Amino acid sequence: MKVRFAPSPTGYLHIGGARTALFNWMYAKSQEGSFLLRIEDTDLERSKKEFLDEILESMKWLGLDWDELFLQSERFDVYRQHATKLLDEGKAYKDGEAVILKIPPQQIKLYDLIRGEIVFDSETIKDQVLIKSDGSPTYSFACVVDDALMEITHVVRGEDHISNTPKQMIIYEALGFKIPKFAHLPLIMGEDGGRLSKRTGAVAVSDYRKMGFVPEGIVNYLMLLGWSPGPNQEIVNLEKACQNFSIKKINKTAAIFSMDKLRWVNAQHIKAMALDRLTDLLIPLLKEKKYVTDTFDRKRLESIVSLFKGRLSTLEDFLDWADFVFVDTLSVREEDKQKYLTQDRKKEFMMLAQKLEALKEFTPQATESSFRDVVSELGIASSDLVHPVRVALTGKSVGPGLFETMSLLGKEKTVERLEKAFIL
RNA sequence: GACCCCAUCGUCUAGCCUGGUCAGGACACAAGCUUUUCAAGCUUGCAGCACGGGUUCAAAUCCCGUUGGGGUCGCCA
Repeated sequence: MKVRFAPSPTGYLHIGGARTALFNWMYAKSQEGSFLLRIEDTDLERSKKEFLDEILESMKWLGLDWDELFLQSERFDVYRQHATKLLDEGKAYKDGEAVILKIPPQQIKLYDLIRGEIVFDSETIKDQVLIKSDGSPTYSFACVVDDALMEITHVVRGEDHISNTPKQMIIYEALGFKIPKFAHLPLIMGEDGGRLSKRTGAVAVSDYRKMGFVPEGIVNYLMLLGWSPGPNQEIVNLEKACQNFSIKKINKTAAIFSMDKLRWVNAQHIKAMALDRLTDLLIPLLKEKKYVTDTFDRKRLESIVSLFKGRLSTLEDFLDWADFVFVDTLSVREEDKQKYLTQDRKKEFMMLAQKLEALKEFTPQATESSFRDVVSELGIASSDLVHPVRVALTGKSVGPGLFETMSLLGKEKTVERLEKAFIL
């Protein structure tokens, strides 16, 4: 059993394309078959190296490795040979330099693995161009020749190809090739119910990567569109999904892409991720932001990551929430400044700073106990001090527990930020 | 327009093939708990078989139609 994913490098790897690739890949794994990647770059004008690189890169990033890789641009002679054969047999004719296949009137029956029998009448199908005037093959022709020669047993592709299928089946027959099994996947639509487009959200896998989604999150979310790992099961890894995979279980209805749910699925995977791996994923982003240099304290970084791990939907969130640990000057939102730092708390802050300064161990327990002392000595409610202190330390009115935050920041920075809070 | 595909909560889905379980779960939303805040987590709630005909003792499930949505009609892929 052998399947393939055949993207065209005229654009980045589309999120819908990624789902098609994923289903093919899972199918191959579940059947112990092979998965090949075929680059359909027959359109010399629009195919770009940069897109090819991005597609390969995104596939690898998602964890969808392939057993074989082909480029159609390197196989033009193969297509021409087969076109010549059809010409010799009188099944095709020439129009200028172009080779065109005659479509005899007939009824074509397609048995789709997902949809069952679909019947077409070839009266509505025009004669098909096989080789264009410039000598390059058309999509359908190259696709059929390759699928046959590469011994693809199952063609699993998007529903938008249904009406191509009868045309291609005629080509298979003309060439005397065995027709593979077909399965047409439901499409993924944008939040507005229309085509997934840049207008309704990101479309390229690399865009989602930039937004801070992790591969296991994207893959898990994508497989939920048109398929289910099992009753009451949603968060699964690829391996588990492959065990349960069956083409029969793919449904026929187009699915609407939900950013909300993607974020939730992504968050589940971040939560479940080993601290070590999460840290590894975060490091490049931190370096890019200049939050860390090449020589950073890994142990310390891991403890920062661990404090935020349970609250992240994306990697990007970490950069937003934890920035105060990495920068020297805090940017406090005007709104928070107004709300928490307008009333002069200098006396309270200095008192707290002094108490903290005296601490031998700067653990969350120790800072909390100092804090409680200050609050009870002053006879104020702890929340009267908690919020202003958090803003002073982190520049934000929300965040993880205050005492964990202090401990993470360290004595020096904590005291310094408290002392400086009302100087301006 | 022609041809083709599709139809379960707002969204993703289980159930459909092999009619008979209060139509189950998840996201989102709402409320509560927890709490130094916000998240997270936990609990509860809201909400659906598009419509109309059949077939049947019995239909989300099988059949037909209507409506609605989507796809394709390139010497693009």
